Amino acid sequence: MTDTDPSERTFPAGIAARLRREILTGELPPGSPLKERDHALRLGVSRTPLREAVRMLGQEGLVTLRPLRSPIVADPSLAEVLDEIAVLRQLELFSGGLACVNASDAEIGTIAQMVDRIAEQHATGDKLDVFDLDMRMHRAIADAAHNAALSRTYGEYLARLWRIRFLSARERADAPRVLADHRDMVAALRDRDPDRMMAAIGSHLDGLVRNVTRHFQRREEGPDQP
Amino acid sequence: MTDTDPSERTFPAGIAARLRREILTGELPPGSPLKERDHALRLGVSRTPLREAVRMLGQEGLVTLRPLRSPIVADPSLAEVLDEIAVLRQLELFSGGLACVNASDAEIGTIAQMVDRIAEQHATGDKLDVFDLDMRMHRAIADAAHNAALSRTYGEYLARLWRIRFLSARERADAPRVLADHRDMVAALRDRDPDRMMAAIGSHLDGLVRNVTRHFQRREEGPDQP
DNA sequence: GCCGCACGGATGGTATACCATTCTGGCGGG
DNA sequence: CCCGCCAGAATGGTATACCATCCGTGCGGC
Repeated sequence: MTDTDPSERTFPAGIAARLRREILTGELPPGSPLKERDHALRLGVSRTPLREAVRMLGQEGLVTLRPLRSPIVADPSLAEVLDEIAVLRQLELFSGGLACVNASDAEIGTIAQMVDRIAEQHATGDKLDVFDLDMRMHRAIADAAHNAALSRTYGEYLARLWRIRFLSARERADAPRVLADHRDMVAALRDRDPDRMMAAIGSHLDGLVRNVTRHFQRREEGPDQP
Repeated sequence: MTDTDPSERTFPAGIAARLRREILTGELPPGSPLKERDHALRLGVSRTPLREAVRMLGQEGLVTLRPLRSPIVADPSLAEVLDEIAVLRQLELFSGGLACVNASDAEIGTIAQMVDRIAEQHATGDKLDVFDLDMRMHRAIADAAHNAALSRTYGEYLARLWRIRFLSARERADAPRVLADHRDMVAALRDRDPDRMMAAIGSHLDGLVRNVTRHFQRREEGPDQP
């Protein structure tokens, strides 16, 4: 179903996935222009599907579209990111509360397994793998709320914040708290306890805000490097 | 250029606006296919910009995109609409609370004027005008929260729910409550009272849920009409 | 008489050619 | 020496031709 294989799959969305990855990993740094002809040639497709892919990324907020100008990789300010996190918080609190009511036992079991795997791999595994698994876990919680619109919008925000979350994750020395939050979430789901769920989510996002703020501060101090 | 174009200018978004209007007014009823060649010819543009416009409407949820098939005008179920309203409620509660803190006095004044005009025109004016003004007023409240991401996402949900809100608005004999909700919102903004604000918003959306549910029930009973 | 299959039209997807606007570099006047 | 302007290149926007896939229809076999 989900082609996490970004290599060569369906064109319009596949191209978008490939560009997305290049943006999120920093191969395409913020501010760099996405010239249609160049990238179309590079990726071996025509301008038409590439154009559509760029529009998708624009919708996701990863690139900034400008009329009659080259689209550029977005470079959001701290204030913009904090605004997005504030919305993400509302969506996640809502979905967490709903999930405590609507999630099936099987879904909770799946989420619990994900949490375990995250805890296991946190010491050993590849950072990026753990990060991806973490994101899928959060998405699974949103899905367990059984509200398609909510799940979709929440997913959009997660995607939009992917890069900054990844960058700021380097800073964190707070792995114990993160893992404790995860355990709390699973326990709250099992107990069908929305209050505890929301508390854990709140703690989780407070940590994210701290990390992101610190990340921007450090970037401010050490100004320039590509 | 050649074609009649009184209202909209820029092509890609302009075409989308035109199609959107045709969908929302019912000229393009739910389920009808949006064949690229036909509508491109009809609107006097090429397939390329029309295609992009259709993608925009797909993103908005007004049309359903199917791979290798004609896109069709979306026809959401009651459950889907209620899910979307649930998300809209969270976004609106959040923006209402924020607006009580962040709104400038000037913004509150503008919103108050809009509320007054809605109340005036409710008896006399054109239904569609009042409806449009109502939507702009709610959007103004969201803007007064001073969170760009929230404003954008809230706007998307308002747009997505435009048609069903309009259709179900016919049912309502609850104009007094709606207007009272509006007055409550303005009072809450002036008093910087988030609790009262959220209560008014809750009442407002409860009414919407009732109207929408009733609308679907009646549609169920009297099955067919184009 | 019914089911299956092949063929042709319809339709979305892609590639490419063309147009309009904008950016850039250099030249000339102040 | 600097500012402004003008031509040409670069680049996004649009139109169109071509291709792949799907769908309906009718013919033929069972």
